[in-house]
Amino acid sequence: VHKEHGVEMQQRSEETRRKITRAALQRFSQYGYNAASVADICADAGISKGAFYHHFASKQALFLDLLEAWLAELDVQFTTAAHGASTISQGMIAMASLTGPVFEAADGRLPMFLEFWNQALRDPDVWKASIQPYHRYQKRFAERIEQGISNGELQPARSESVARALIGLALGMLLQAAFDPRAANWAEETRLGVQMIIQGLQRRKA
Amino acid sequence: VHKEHGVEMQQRSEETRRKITRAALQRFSQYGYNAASVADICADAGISKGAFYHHFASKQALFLDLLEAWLAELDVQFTTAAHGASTISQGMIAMASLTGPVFEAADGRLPMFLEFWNQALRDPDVWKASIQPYHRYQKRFAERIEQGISNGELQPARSESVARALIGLALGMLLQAAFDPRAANWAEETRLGVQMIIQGLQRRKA
Amino acid sequence: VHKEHGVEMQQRSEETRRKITRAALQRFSQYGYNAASVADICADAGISKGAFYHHFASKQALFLDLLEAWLAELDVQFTTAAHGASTISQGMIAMASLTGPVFEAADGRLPMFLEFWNQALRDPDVWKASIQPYHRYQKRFAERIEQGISNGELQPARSESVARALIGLALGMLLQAAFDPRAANWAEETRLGVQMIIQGLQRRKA
Amino acid sequence: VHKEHGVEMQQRSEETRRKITRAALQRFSQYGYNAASVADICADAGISKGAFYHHFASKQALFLDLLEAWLAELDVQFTTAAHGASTISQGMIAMASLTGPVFEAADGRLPMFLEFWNQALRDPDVWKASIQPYHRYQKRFAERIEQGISNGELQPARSESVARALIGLALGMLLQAAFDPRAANWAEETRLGVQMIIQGLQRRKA
DNA sequence: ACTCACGGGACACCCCGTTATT
DNA sequence: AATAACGGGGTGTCCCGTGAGT
Repeated sequence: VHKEHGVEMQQRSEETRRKITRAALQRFSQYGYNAASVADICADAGISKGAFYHHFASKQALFLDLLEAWLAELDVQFTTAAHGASTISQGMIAMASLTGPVFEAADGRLPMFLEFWNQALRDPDVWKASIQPYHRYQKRFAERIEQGISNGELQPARSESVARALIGLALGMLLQAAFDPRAANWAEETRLGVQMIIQGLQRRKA
Repeated sequence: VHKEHGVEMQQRSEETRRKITRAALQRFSQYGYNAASVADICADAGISKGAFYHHFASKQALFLDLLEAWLAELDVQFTTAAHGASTISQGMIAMASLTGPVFEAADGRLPMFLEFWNQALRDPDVWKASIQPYHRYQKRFAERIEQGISNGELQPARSESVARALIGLALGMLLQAAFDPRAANWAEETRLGVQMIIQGLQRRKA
Repeated sequence: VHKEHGVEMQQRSEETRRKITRAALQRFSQYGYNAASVADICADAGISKGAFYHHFASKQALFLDLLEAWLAELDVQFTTAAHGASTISQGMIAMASLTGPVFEAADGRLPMFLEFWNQALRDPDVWKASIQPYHRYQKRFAERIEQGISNGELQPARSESVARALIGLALGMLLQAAFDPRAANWAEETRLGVQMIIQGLQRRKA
Repeated sequence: VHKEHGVEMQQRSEETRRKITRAALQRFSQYGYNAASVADICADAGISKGAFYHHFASKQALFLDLLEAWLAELDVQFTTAAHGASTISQGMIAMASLTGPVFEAADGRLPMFLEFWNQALRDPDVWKASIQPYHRYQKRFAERIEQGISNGELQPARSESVARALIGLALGMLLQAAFDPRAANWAEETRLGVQMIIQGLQRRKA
């Protein structure tokens, strides 16, 4: 889309884009996708509607952009967290700790996560963009569990079910954290929860 | 609210009300709170807007009505499920099985549940109506865990954290089920997940 | 409209009617004709909409009823005020004092008077109901002036113009009183104003 | 408000604005504030609702704009009329003649004036915008009277009361003119009325 | 005489996206 | 790359009046 018009133009353009995404993230999480109006986002970003539609084809396109950025970021975090864990169990717990940064981001990323989920249920495009990464994560978890089972660390179990339970636990903790952030130290509680499940699966050393 | 003005009138009125709530449930689930318009709900219900606003003060009031009905129904199910379990562990698993009916209602109650959650994040009234039952359930679960610990069935643990984990797991499974209903037998998987956690807490018989 | 169903029925009916008119007067003057809804009036009166439409054919009919009652009351006051004045001048001033009760009615009759006027400008029915009494008053005033001129009390002048000026003054004082009630003692000021005009017309005793 | 974005755009914008105000003036006068719908005004002006709300924040804002423009226009007329009068008395009468243009604008500005007044009674914003100019005029009139008294042209009198009477007379004549435009030459009659009051106050040359 | 339930039709306001312009 | 002006199409809410029923 961007032709060469000098570096400063590009910088200006990207700066504008960033202003939009920042404002949109804020608005979407605070008011939800539908209630957050393009006009409001533009006002927050300090730009005009024309500028908005110069950078994004539609409101939905912007939302998808945010979603993809979020998923990409998530990917990076997961792959870096997978390394450097001596045992499978500790690896799982380390991954669970990843929810930490999400919980800690006090600027309201939690509602945005829920908004992503909610839109995914209704908007086929959003769903398509989400289902793939979701399956990927599930598969990775299952593979890890499989390893744990085959190396004797864990009891035999249906690895996919365990993966779904672990992911479910993490999601459920996010849900609760979004709903009542100050009721508990949700990052810590999530770690504990994962530990419980792993513990239930660990071989009991006679 | 109703004075005596004929049984037929009352019946008609209540049926209209039911038609509205049914249509609203459908619309809210499918399109979300904001995108579901009052006009559409009325059209679905086959009534006029005048009738709608005769029964409900606002769209939000209708939504709250739906939420409260859902919570009340949930309450009944939980209390009936608590009875008739020989051990604490089995009691917990029985409660987990309660998610079954929720999952099975394939007509799209799952998205509605998410919609409830999503609104609770932004609408103070919805939040207030939700936080109380939530805390009640959490407390009940914690008490059960406590009993299990004191009668030696379970290992010592912070009962509240365990309750949060169990609830989190259930919620997370609901989330996944809403997102990808046919990927697994979610009711069964939820039961398994709860079992894992309980297992991790059970005393190992040396 | 009312058949004989016993005296107590009639009493009840009239009581309801009174409740309606009272509430309507209040609502119309506070919010204006259009903004005062039939539902609100009914709520204020503590009756149902059905009862309302049993007594009045329409909202407009009720308004006309109020207007006519007001005009009738005005008529009574004017005719009683005309008597018992020794000179024409003093008669005029006595009539000016009639605005007193109107000003003093602190319950907000002033805005209602303006509402009458405003509706008269747009609604032909209201206009027709108003123009006749208006012309009658104007004629009476003019006749009085005429008498004053012919008996030498006043200078020669076009009696109709004087009548219009006197009425205009009274109306203008009402307008100001409605706009800024506490800025002055409007009843007294009106009397003074009429006095000024009369004074300007009185023969100067050389 | 407008940054530089072409003269043609500005011209187009301002013309649209004018089209709106013109249509609104017409509609408000003819049907009253409440009964004049934004949709009708837009249709009359030949623009879309989007354009309307681009120029005016709300229907009320438009009304206030109209009011302020009217008051500003009035101000100009009054200040220009004050000059060039040899005596106080003649100055007052000259000012009274100012009602002339108001009366003559037969396109229905009179009802609009009443509409202004009516709204001022209920809408605090309109009231605030009106009370200040009203007080200003009253003060100016009173000062003039004061001058007339101190230079011996007029009899001693409470200048404020006289001012209120003069304003009242003018307002009352407007009211009558709005109600029954063809019953008299209201501009002329107003002049006569003011003359009567002034006459009543003039020193009688023994 | 009075009630409740309801229909049909606005109403003010807002929202997403486009266009003319620079 | 960015602006202001604008179009077309809803949105929730309200409102006047009717009719079945007691």
